[in-house]
Amino acid sequence: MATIDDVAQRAGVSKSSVSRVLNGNFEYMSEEMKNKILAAIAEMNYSPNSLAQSLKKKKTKVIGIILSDISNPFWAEILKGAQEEANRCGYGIMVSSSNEDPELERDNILMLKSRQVDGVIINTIGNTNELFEEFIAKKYPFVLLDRLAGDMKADTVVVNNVNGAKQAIQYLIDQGHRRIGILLYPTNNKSPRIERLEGYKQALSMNGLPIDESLIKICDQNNGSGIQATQELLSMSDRPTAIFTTNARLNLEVLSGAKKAGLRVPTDVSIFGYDDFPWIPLLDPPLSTVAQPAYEMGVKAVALLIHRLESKKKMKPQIIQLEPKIIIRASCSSPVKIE
Amino acid sequence: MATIDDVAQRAGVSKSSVSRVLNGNFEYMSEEMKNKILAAIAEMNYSPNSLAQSLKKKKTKVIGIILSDISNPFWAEILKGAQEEANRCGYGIMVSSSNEDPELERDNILMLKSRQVDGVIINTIGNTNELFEEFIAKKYPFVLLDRLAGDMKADTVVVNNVNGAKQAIQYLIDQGHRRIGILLYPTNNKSPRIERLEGYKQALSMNGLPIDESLIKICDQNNGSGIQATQELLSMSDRPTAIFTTNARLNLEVLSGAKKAGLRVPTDVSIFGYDDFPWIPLLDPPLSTVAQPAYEMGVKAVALLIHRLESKKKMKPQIIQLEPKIIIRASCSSPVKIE
DNA sequence: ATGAAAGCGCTAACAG
DNA sequence: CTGTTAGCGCTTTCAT
Repeated sequence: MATIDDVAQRAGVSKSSVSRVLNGNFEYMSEEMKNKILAAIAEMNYSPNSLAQSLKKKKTKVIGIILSDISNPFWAEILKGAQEEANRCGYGIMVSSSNEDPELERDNILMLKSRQVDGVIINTIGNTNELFEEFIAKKYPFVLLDRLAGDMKADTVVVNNVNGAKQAIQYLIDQGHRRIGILLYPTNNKSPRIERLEGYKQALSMNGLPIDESLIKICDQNNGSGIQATQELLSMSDRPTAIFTTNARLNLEVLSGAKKAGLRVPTDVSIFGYDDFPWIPLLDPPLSTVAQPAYEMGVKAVALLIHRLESKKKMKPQIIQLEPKIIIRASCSSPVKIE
Repeated sequence: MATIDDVAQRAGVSKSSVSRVLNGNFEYMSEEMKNKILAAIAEMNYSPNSLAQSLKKKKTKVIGIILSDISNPFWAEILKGAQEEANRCGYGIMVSSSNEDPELERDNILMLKSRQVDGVIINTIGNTNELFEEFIAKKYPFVLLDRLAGDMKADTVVVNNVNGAKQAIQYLIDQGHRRIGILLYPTNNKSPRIERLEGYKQALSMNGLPIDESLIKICDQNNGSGIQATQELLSMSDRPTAIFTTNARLNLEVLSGAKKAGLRVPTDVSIFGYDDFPWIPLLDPPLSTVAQPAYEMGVKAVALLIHRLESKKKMKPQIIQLEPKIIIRASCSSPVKIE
């Protein structure tokens, strides 16, 4: 690999001059020298070693991103947005996954730091707060994704989950539903879960409907317990006429559960899901869902981070909240009378 | 950030010694010194700057991966496998996406090179061959993913597409189908597409069935043309009783197409898809598919790359071929008589 | 067994 | 306008 010295030699100039053109500091440079250098660079097909540049400049122009599960389409879409925005801005992206494991999350953060990434984007599990506090203290730039980390004041990109749930429930209520079940994972301090439940409750209250705890099903996260929860809901004597699920996996499980319970969707029971993907319209039946702007979340997170990295003046922590929107499909209808 | 000098100073030794323990060269070091240094490292919470290490050692322990579309679940799953295997081996992963654009692919490769990644994994579009030839000549390590690059001899991880298609078609034939349609994207020199078509033809021939070109539908890649192709197939006077689709997007479109044609699956027409994901069993109806070992492909690709990177002796190019397997679900049945 | 010194490829004062 | 020089943080001979 050619180095800057090789180029300098070939062009018959000093390497400082080469460095200058590399960095666009032509201001006081003669046209002739500039062209000579440009020619040499082109001829040798030279491209600077960013390791050396980074070591010197103390920034790498790479940002790290830690996701709980890359293969989850929601996160994959976010990653795509992040990656494309980063590339647009001349940044590289290093990925790693935490698998919802706080240990791994920690290790990954440390690994990325030792690789000198300029900043980190992370959908934190929430148990690593001391680390983030430390980051804030040391002014190490990071942005939180999707989940608020307690009361910590930090750059964050989230979507308005209260609103997403509220809209969905309101729609069901407008259709005539009065008893609406909800499936969710243990809230475990995770803001999206808390907020979706909150939105559910708010919508009911706003419409003067009671909140019936027996309609709120907390499902175990590591097996198809959503199927069973659905069956339980649907076998109640005063069963709900609609079910709202709060994440992509539960979407699938609730459909299975309804099938197993021998009920047709939406004839016998309406279903409203969360998250939208290309195959959702192809489900049986096509599912109404709360669609989150995943790609945009990735873009915004990177943009925010880079803005912070490159802005001279210190900006105070910023929370960007994006709006979800509901998409109505065939899985919801007016309720049947249940005798 | 603490540097190696800080540690040396604190431990009261030279930085060479610190470097030795960092790299595990204790062999000739006194226990006492070793412990002193270890203590200092721990106290200062020191972690070496890998930029500097890399610059010196001339390897970064990061590998680049270029995928056509990160948000495609197939590639996302591969990425996950790659990422996890890399992390296990102490490597980092830089991702970028080519969006099937040869220009972008080129730029990304060059970008990754200038960032000094130790090697690259790529599902090439196939038009960048001179670049790869150059890599081979310069001994720059890379492994090709999913797609063979012409006749180039290079490390590659693929799945046996001929076999995947053959198994699917054989299954349909065993069910009694004689006229089987196939939906695919323009082959465009892409080995998986070519091979799946080949497998289709082979299975037919092996069973003494004719190859009817009118049953082979090449679909445009950038719109829902699979829907229309399906409708066309199904409106033929001697329409096929089964349709085989050759990728994940066409899976969805063929189902739509059948619905629009007013036919029930599998009662009126059987469907066999390609690629398997968690939501496939939840489609209407649950789809039989050829499942590819995506996660394993990612793992194998980085394992192969790292093996090449770290092995002393030169190994000749290796092609790893994984086997797909068919998964039978409700979308296929015996054909009805068509009058 | 340990330290001194050179240098990886680049940038950025500082001179001139 | 251009070149010289001193590092960035680390590894690695080479001495001792």
